[in-house]
Parts: sequence; C-alpha cells; structure tokens
Amino acid sequence: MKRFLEEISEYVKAAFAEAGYDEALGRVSVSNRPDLCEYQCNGAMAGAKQYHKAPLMIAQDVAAKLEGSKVFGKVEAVAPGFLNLDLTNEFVADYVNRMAGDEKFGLEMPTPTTMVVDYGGPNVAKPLHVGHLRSAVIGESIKRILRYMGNTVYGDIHMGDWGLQMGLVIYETSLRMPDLPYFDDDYTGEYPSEAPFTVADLEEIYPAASNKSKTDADYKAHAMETTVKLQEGHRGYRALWNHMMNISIADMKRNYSRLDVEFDLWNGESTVQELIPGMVRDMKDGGYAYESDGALVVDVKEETDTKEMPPCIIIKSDGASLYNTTDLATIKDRVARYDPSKIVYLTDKRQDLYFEQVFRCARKTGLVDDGCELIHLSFGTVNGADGSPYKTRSGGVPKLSDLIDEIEDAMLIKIKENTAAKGENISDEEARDRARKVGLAAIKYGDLSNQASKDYIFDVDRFTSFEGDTGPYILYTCVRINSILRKAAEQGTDVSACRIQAPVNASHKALMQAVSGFSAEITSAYEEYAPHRICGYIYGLSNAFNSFYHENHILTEEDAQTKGSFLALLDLTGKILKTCTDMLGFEIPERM
RNA sequence: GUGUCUGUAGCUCAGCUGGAUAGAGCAACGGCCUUCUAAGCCGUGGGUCGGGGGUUCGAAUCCCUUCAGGCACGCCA
Repeated sequence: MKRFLEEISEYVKAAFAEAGYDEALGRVSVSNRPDLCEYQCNGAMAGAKQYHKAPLMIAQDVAAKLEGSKVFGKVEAVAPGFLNLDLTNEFVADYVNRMAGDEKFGLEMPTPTTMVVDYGGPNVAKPLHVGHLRSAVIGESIKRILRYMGNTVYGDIHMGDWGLQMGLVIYETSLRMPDLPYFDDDYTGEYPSEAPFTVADLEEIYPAASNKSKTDADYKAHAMETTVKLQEGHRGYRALWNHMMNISIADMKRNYSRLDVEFDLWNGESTVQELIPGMVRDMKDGGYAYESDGALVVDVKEETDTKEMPPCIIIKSDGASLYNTTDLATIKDRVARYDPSKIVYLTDKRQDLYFEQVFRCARKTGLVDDGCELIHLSFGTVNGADGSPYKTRSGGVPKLSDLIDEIEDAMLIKIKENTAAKGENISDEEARDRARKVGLAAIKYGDLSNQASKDYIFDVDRFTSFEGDTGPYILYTCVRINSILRKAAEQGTDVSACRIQAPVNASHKALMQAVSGFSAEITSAYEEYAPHRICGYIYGLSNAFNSFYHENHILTEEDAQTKGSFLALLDLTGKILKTCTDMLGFEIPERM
C-alpha cells in the first residue's frame, strides 16, 4: 500500500496533469500552518517560472479540477500560490482501516537482503563503560529496524580480543604470578581449568598495565612482544587468553542483557586471525601492499582527495597485526560467510577517518565488490551536564553497569512513590521489574531521540524525571491504551471485530492522521539509519492519542458503533506503538 | 596546519528533497482529577536560527566567507 502522503499526492498530481501542468508539481506535504489546513501543496509556486504564469492562477486551475473530490473536503488556492487541503473524514478512515488490515500497517517492503551490523565492540579484559552505551543502544535499534523491513540481519558484537590490551594483561600477570605454568615455556602438561583471576581482578590489572606501559618504554616493549607471541600461537598465552575470554564474555552477557541487547554472533578480532596471513599475501601479490618505515601499508589516497589520507597500515613494523588488519580480515570473512549487501558499523565519530581508510582499502584490494555496501554510522560523545564527556563524581570513566544502576535506582524510588500515591500495593519484585523496564526506556529513548551523529548530554535527573518527550511518557501512553483494551475485553467487546469509522471530532481525526504517518516515518528511519525519526513519530502519535483520550471517553461511549470504532483505532495505535518501541529496543510493562 | 562535525528559546533538542507566523520538552506562570492511570490534558510568556555576504518570488535549510567550540590526522582501538 502506498504511503499516506503519496496516495494523496496522486490525486493532486492528476489534477495538475489535467490542468495542463507537470504532475511532479503535485507533491503534498503536511501543512505547516495547521490553523489554515491539514495538508498543503506548493507546486504552483515552483511551476510559475516554467509556465510564465502567476502561481495563484496555477493553484486556482488545479483547485478547480479537485472540486467535488471524495478525497478532499476543502481545496483552497491561496496567495501567493499555496494549495490548502483538508481531507474528508471518510478518506482518512478508509486509509487507517486498510492499515489495520495489514500485518505491517501498509509499509512498503524493500527486496530483502542479508546484512551485518557490527556494534558493541567491547574489549576483553576491560569493563564496559559509558562509551559502550551508544554503540549498543543505537546498533541494536538499527539492527531491529533493518530486520523489521524484512532483511536477514546478523548482529555481531565484534570484540576487541586480539590487540595490545591482551598482551598487556598477560604480561602484567606474568610479573605478578610468574610461577603459573602459562609462563613456563617448557611446560607440556594440561593447564588449569580454573582461571587465575576474576572479572574484578581483570578490571584492576588492565588499567594498571596500561598506565605502566605509558611511562615505562621497556614495559611496553615486553607487552608488545607478548602480543606478538600470543598472535603467533604461544601455547601458554593462548590458554590464559581463553580464561580471559570466558570470564569477560560472561560479564558482557550480563551487561548487555540488562540493556536488552542481543548479539547473533560473538565474534571478535581473534575469530579471523587465521585469515590474516592469506589476506596479507594476497595484498602483497596483488601489488597493493608495500613496506614503508618497516610497516606493511596499502595506499588509499584518491585523486579527488582534498585532505591528507594516510595509508592503511596492515602489519606493524614489529610484525603484529592491528585493528586495521582484523577489520579487513573480518570483511573478508563476512563476505565469504554471508555475502551481505551491507555491513553497517557503529562506532564513535573519532573513527571516521579510520573507517574511510579501511573501506577504501577493502574495495581497492577486492575484499568487497559493488554488491556490498560498507557503512560507517558514527555517533557523538555521551556528555555530562557540563557538556564535556560524562565522568563519575571522582572524575573517572563511569562503568556501564553503574550507569544503569543509577537510572534504575532513581526509577525505583519514583515507581514506589507513584504506586503509593495511588494506593496501589505492589511487591518489591514487581516494583523492580517496572523500574527496570521504565528505566531502560528512559535510557534508550534519551539516547535514540537525539540524532546519533551528535553528542548528547546524559542527564540522569532529566531522564528520570520522565515528563514530556521521554521514554516513560511513551510507555505511559502504551499502558493507558492497553489498560482500556483490557477493560473492553473484560466487558466482552471483541475489538478485532470492530471497524474504524469516520472520525467524529477533531482530536479523533488528528489521531488517525498521526497514525497514517507510520509508513513514511519508518521508511525514512530505515533509509537514513535514523532511530530518532521513530522517536519523533511515536512522540507525536502519543500526543495525538493523549489529546484524544482527554476529549473522548471511550469505555462509556453510548453509541456502540462509535465505541467499537474508538477501540479499533486504539488497538491499531497500540500495535503501532508496540512495533516502534520494539524497533527502538525496549519493552512495555503491564502497568506503571 | 589540513580535514571534519557542531552552533536554533534560560536549559535539552526537533525542523523531512528551501515555502506561509521557526516547533517540542524542561524550567516560569495560569487553568483541569465524582468517570478509561494527572508519569496526563488545555493555555500564557520566551528566539535578529553564531555573524556577514550571495542564489531565489521565498533560506534555519543551498553556495561563499568569517567567528566560536569539539574531534581526527602512519604503526592504540
């Protein structure tokens, strides 16, 4: 089914054509002067020059052709050449009814393909922190949006598990516990099944090692050497590495599940290490890679570049692979396994140049062909109230789990206050469950409602105040709708048998019109990889519903047909909100 | 230095391929709970869209320039 505005535009386009003008001028948009009309067409002004005619006259010609239309209740040509349009109640109701009868609410689906979304990107042996929030939240939403559009999508966490940080932790451990068998090169027996450290240990070991390496060149050299040995397959280091992986992954799963983020693939840099030698050989043989200052690099400059474009380093001068190497090998791996039409990366925007290099290198060396689009979606920083990167009170980098705790705790207090005020008696368990769901909506909506590419301010007070344009407001609206539908069912009304009738008043019509925007908004969210479009849409939809709710008493409506019509519209609104919140990545509680 | 992103109300943000009087939320002020959840609804006040040029019938939106801030710029990820 066509998008709402497209369908309306067709009638206006036909009128333009009938009046002797280019039908392309007939594009209709939502009015930006709701006091004057519901929809508008500006084509007459755009066509004035082309036809050497006053825009108002063109608009009048077109308006005349639309007289008596079943679609438009009002058609006005207004100076300097606007075409102001109101729709008939019947047309709006008919469209919304057709939406209700369609599984995807009339969405036009693209030809499905396979895609990979690379997000999360946590580093093994390092705790998840604020910086990992956006990649997880935005990536999860993008993945769900791509999926809703019918594509097969693999979400890959892409762990940082093969770089210098692994060498740092291993080397530091060797200094602290030199007697462990992992460091005895003559050891040939089985290694212990128990790890010599815990998550908490790792969280202390890594920063300690990292700090030492920054001030102690000799220490850093050893850590780098350890990294190379690990990558070359040192038996003891690999065993220790396995321990780190197991411990870290368990911890990551705990954290991501709190965010309702689920990965299909738990791959990392190490997953593709076996592909590296062959890939590097191919790059050399193909004449792409050459030695420069001891490192192996591929030039990625292009004629049209106006900026400096450093080469892509494939192998460091010490022989170790690095981020670039594994990312390129990962592309090769994904193409071989999934043959995706797109690989979408979510990282912060400081990596813009880096990904441009990698993508160019992948194309130039033939790792991907034109059938696979490489997309880097970069996002801004999470800032504190002062506008600089979010910090803990003591100035450290906040852990992701602390951040979630903070929101959930604040939400729990609020939930308890509210239920107490309403005289509702709920168990502690129930309160926690609601706090978790509402808190998650607060965090995710707070993030996703901003344009991803911009920095945003993570303001706990604002997010937990949940008034206005917030996740909790959206949830509240959903809960209201569900509550009414539940009561209607208890009264014995079969909503599925009800049909949406022509609107009976302004707020009723406005709600239908808000509903009708679904396809257009979801389509642009999909094409632009823009979850914030969905947020904007459901905020407007929620406002329209709440206005309607206040002006119409649904359950006590006496006219049975009108009541059924109200309920059917509520049902559709609720389903759309559910679909959208699913795409954003949070769920709706029963009550709140 | 080069490149890149950002600059819209006191604060946090929208503004779709240029269109009429630039919109929300928070904060401020004023109304609305005997009825489906007041985490709501209705209303008031608040902006030379960083500055300056240009293109256009028409610019927050496109082009140029300038100011301010962020970030990146070969062996970290």
